[in-house]
Amino acid sequence: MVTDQLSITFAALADPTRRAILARLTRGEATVKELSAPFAMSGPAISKHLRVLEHAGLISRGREAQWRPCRLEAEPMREVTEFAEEYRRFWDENYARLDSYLKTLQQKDGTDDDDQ
Amino acid sequence: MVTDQLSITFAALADPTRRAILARLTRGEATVKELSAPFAMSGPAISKHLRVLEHAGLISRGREAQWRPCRLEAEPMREVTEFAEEYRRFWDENYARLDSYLKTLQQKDGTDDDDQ
DNA sequence: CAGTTACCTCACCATTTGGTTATCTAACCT
DNA sequence: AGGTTAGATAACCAAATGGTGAGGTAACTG
Repeated sequence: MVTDQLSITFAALADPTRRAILARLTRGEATVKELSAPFAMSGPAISKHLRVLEHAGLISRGREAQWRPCRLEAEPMREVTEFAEEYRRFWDENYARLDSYLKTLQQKDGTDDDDQ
Repeated sequence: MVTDQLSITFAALADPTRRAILARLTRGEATVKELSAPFAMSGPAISKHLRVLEHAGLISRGREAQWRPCRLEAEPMREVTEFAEEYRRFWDENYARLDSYLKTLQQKDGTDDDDQ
């Protein structure tokens, strides 16, 4: 079993049901019932998907009476973006121009992130 | 089995060996032998990883005498980035500012991409 | 208290994944 | 032709994944 965070995140995202759940959560918190509604799938199946997402840090779960509301935690998405950005110059013909935009932004932010 | 492109791409990226192979290919083409060198893994194992990457469209393979040089095809990374970008406002406190930068860039490029 | 709702865990099953060794082809080199 | 090298394929195996149904728990509702 793979243990590094990025692998866990990618594996969690490699499923249309889980991505649909995340997409739903961009519109706000939701209960497990609400999340499972769009899918022809049993409760335990959804429960497993949610556990995968939670383990990947992509969602967190609260507790409110008999409901366990799910909330989006998109922080791992930042790592995904950072990873993919390393390959931007291999697919973006306008890389140089965008790169300069990002560099400008980074300088303003004071974030240090050198390219390779 | 999941069939959609994004799932295939994410699944391909959910393995450290395959990501290391991609990282190696950013430094240029390489043969299967060269790619397998850093790993304590049999040839067929590497061959399988390469097939996964090829199936995901992340690499392509040429033919040069007895070598089958692998080349990076990072186009699917664009889809990964586009996917993750949808979640930027959930993790980037500077989202509004960067968003305006990207919108400016998109206008110049003439690309249409509405946010949700 | 009894019943219902929301959700989880358990046990199970089929398929996929990631690795192995053994074998095969194709191309190069004497 | 014979040997070596690069690489793919086949058969196999263990473990992980994605689903199921059965059953349990916690909280609300009558």
